[in-house]
Formats: sequence, structure tokens, C-alpha cells
Amino acid sequence: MDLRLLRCFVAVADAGSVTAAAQELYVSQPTLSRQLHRLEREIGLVLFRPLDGRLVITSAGRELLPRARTLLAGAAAVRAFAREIAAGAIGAVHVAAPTAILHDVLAPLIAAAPPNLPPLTVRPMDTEKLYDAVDGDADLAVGAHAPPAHLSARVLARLPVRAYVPANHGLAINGSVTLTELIDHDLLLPDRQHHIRQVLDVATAEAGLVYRTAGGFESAPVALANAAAGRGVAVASGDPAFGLVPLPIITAQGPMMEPLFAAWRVDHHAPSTLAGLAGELTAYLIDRHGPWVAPETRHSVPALRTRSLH
Amino acid sequence: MDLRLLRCFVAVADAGSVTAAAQELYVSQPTLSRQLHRLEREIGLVLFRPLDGRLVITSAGRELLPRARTLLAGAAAVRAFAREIAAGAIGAVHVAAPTAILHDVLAPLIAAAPPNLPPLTVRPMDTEKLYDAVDGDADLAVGAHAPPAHLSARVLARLPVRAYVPANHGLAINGSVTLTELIDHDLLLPDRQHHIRQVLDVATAEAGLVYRTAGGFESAPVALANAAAGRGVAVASGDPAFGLVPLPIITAQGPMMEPLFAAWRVDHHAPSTLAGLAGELTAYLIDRHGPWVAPETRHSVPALRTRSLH
DNA sequence: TGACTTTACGGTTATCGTAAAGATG
DNA sequence: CATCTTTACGATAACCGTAAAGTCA
Repeated sequence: MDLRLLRCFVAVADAGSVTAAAQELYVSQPTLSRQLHRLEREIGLVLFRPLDGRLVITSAGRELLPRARTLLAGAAAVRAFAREIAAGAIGAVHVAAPTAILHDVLAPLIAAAPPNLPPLTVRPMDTEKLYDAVDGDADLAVGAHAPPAHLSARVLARLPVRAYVPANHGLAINGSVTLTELIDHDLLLPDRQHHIRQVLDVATAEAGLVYRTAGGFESAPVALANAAAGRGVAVASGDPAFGLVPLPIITAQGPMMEPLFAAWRVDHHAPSTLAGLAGELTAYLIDRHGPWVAPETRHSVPALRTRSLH
Repeated sequence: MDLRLLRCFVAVADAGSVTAAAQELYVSQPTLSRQLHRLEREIGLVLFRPLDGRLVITSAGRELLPRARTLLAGAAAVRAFAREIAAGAIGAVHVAAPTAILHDVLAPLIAAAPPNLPPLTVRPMDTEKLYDAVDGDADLAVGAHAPPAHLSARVLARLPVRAYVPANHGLAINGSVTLTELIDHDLLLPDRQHHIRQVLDVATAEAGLVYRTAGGFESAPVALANAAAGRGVAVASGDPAFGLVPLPIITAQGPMMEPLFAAWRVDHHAPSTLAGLAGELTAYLIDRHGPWVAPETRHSVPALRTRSLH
């Protein structure tokens, strides 16, 4: 079922003669006649019949004609679609991210549904395999670790790392906590591979401080749950839960922050779409957490804004 | 946009490697690799990318894949449809017929909608050009004249030729009229080219009789209208109108009858469908006018059945 | 080394256009 | 005889398969 032959069929049916159709298709008339016969032999139908020195379409040809047109239109649509893809269009963006980011950032963004957002398909991905996902079936990877250099990447935002305490906790009064104050408490932390742990390690090392922890938890929400149970102060960067109060952690370098990255392959077919999505993510995070989380700026610690955190 | 290349694309995407897909497609592996690159060059997209010695589909390929499948399915559907046509299927039957037959036979048949009737498209056609219509865009021609010998043909029925008189006319009492009785009256007839005129000419010539007429009318309904106005006795074969009473005309050979033919090209792709439609027409006419109109049988004149004529 | 893809090359097939022949009014 | 279709034929281009080379765990 060669589409070219189908095109010949439609052209002859429209033009009313092989000669006329051959001119429109820029082929010689015998060539077109042969292609018609080739099609007839291929599909086992007589499509035209000579009458008065002309060709007239047969009943079988009349039956086939609209289907042939439809198929050719479908082929043209696929061609046009391919051109759109080549021009950078994209139907749906597949995003890979750790569960926490998926839960705290991507799902809320999808729920907010900004107007320019392409359809997103998000998939949870272990931190270790995160940036390899763009070599597979992910268009974009969003994570807290710095992506490898061979990927195109953007810093989406610098999210505050915070201490989470019950509302009646002594630290809750100030609205923030210094690193020095923090290490006097038992810290409830996620596992070592979580990026938040590395940020904390670097900050305490720079300050010459040491913190106490009863070992890592499997995930940030579990650490928060233990904090709510009064077992210590949780350190994390996600949304508060269990009625806990989040306190920005102040270091000598300013508020402790955790960067959020988006990364994609340099040879992705729609880099501008992905960069645009990264911009949407940044805009969303700024809208949600305030302008001071913007990747390129450094502001002072804002007053704690509990309302906008929900 | 060669469908074969699209098939290669889908096969490789499904098989996961060129080598595996090549085996399924019964082509050599380098050939398939080349076809993939040909497709990529043709549509301007990179569909696969090497990773760890394998090929993995790119985001562009992932976007294109479902469209390619759809198009290939459409091509398969067209191929299947062509096979159905070749096997004698037909979507709609185009029927050409004179206006009178279209009105008296085909339209009522469509309205009756017997279960096995294919969709009909009926088109009025002058009597002279009727049987040429099957060389054009008509599948079937239905008419009263004998079709040319080069067409496949069936006699659908032999419809009674009748005299139409007002209910208070003297002839109306008997329920039928002999040819001898008939020629005593002024006859209102359609034009010379109407087949009914030729039937009457033959019958009177055989009987050695001569009839009087005030000239032909453009169509049978106009002749009937004049009969209703009391200007004479109309002779026709269609449905009664204007409150006229139809009287079978009895000749020495029995009731005067007019055959109804269906004809189609001998090389039509679905002769069985057309023959079946002819059978439906015969069945409908028998159901409507009685078994004595059946083409192969000769019965005596039935009692006038005014009820079933409406 | 093994599995896979790509490149190179010889040979076959398909397809094209020109030119001539057949068919029809 | 003018128009259209079909057939014939030589030449070009496309395509395939085998074989070799390249690439990556």
C-alpha cells in the first residue's frame, strides 16, 4: 500500500484523465498510467475503465476514493506533526523526580495549572538514577543534587532548609533559629543520601559545629512525624505537616538553603519547551515561597509566612 | 512519508533493537538501520539514540510513535476495505431510474426499508441516457425499456398497464377493461418515448385495432390529471392519483403488462450485491402488487385490489 | 570478547522518461 | 486527425544483502 500510488489514484480521479493528472504531479503520463495499474494489481481492484478514449472511475474506485483521501490526509497530518516536533513542539513532558519533590513541587504545580504549562507526566525516581532518566523516557529530571555537567540544567530555586518543631516548642517563638541554637537539640534527619543531610553537614563543618542525631529516617515525612511526637527537631525542606512550625535556619552565610535543579539532555528536540517549563517552575516557587527563593538573588530572611505555605 | 519506513520505525521501537526488529521483518539488519536513518532524514527528527551499545527511542520518537501506529492502522484498514470490495462488498448502491420509477418503485422500497437492503442513492435519469448511466457513476439502472445486450440484466416484475378513470366513469364498474372497450374512448397517454406507448402500440397492432389520442403528455401524472378532469381515459402503469380508479387492460394475450428491468455492467465488482438488490426489488413489487407480477409466472387477472395499491 | 550499530561495496531490482504503437470519436 | 492510453526500451537511481569496520559494556 504505497501512499504514492494512492496519491496517483486520487489525482487521476480528481483530474479526470491520466494526462491531466500527470501534469499536476510532474511525472510523465506513461509513468502515471503504470502506477495506476500497479496499484490496481496490488489491491486487486479495477479502479478505472476506458470509455470513449477516456478513463472513468469504476464503482470499486468510487468506493475506495474517500478512504484513500482519508489515509492521505492522515499521512499529511503525521508529516505536519513531525514538522511541529522538529520545530520544538511537545505533546506531554515526562518529568522524573524524587518522591518528595514530586509531592511538594510538581503535583502542586500541576494542581495550580498555570496557563502555559504543557501536560506533565511525572514519575517518581530514586535519587541515584534520577539524572540517568533523561537518557531513557524522561524529558526532564528535577532534583536537589547538582546534575552532571553533560546535561543542560537550570537552578529552579533555592528552597529554605528549616527546622520543624511543635507549636509549643521553645524554638517556635522566634520564627527562626540559628545553626548554633539548633545543634543543642536532637536532630531528626533523613538518610545520608538525602541532599538535605549534605547541606547540613557542609554548614556545620564551616561553622565548626557538631550536631547530634539519632540516625537517619527513611524519608523527610517520617522525620517530621517523629518531631511531632516530641522526639526532637526535624530538619527538612518540604512542606510542614502534623501541625509543626517550620523555622528557617540562619547560618553565618545567611539562611540555609537547598537548591532545586532541572536538567535535560543537550540534544533534546524541544529545549525551549523544557526551559520554559523550568521558568514556570521557578515562577511557581517564587509565587509560593516568595521572591527570595529566586535562583539568582539573595535576600534577607523574610518574616515567617505560614499562610502561603499551605 | 513511506509507510514501509514508518513500519520499520514502529518495529524497532517495539523490538527494542534493530537486530531483533530485522528478524521480525525478514530483512537484514543493515537494511533496517539504513531505513531508519532514511526516515529520520526524511522527517527531520532523531528517533533513536545509541545508549550502552543499544538504541533507545528519543523524546521526538516517543511523540511520533503513536501517530505512526495510527497511520499504519489506517493503511491496514484501507487494505482490508479494498479486500472487502474485491470480495463483492459495497457501501452504497447508486441507482439511476426515470423519475416515474424512482417515485413509484424505488422511493417506496427505501421507505419500506427491508432488512437486507444496502443503502441506496437514487438519481433521476432520462430514459434515453438511462442504461448509459451504468458506464458512469451508477451501479444499477432500473427502467421499462429492454436494456442493451451487453449489460447484465434481470426482469424485476411485469407491472400491469391500466386504464385510469374517475370513480363515476362507466368503465369503472367492471373492475377491468378489454382493449376493445378501451379504444372507444379518447386515450390520454404519455409521450411517444415512454415505454407504455410502445406497449400499447404493439397490443393494438396485434389486435388490428386503432386508438384515438389527443397527443402525448409530458408525463404519466399529467395524463392522469387530465383523466381526472374528465378529458378521457388515461393509460399508464404507475400509482393511481386524483381519486382515479385503475382498471387492468385485458388483451387476447391476457392482461397488458409492462416489464421492469434492472441492468448493470457485466464487469461490476459486486454483481451478487446488485442481483440481490434486484431480488429485493422483485420481492417488494410482489408484496405490493401481488404474486402475479412476478417476472417468471403468468397468472390470470386478479380481482382489483384497491387497498394494497396505496 | 560479545552484542550491536554503522559503513563499504557489488549486484539486483524498480522506476523513470522518451518514443512508438494502439484505440477511439 | 486529434486526444488519450498503452506498450517497448534504454538508462538511471534506489535498494538489498554480505562483509568488514567501529563502538561500547
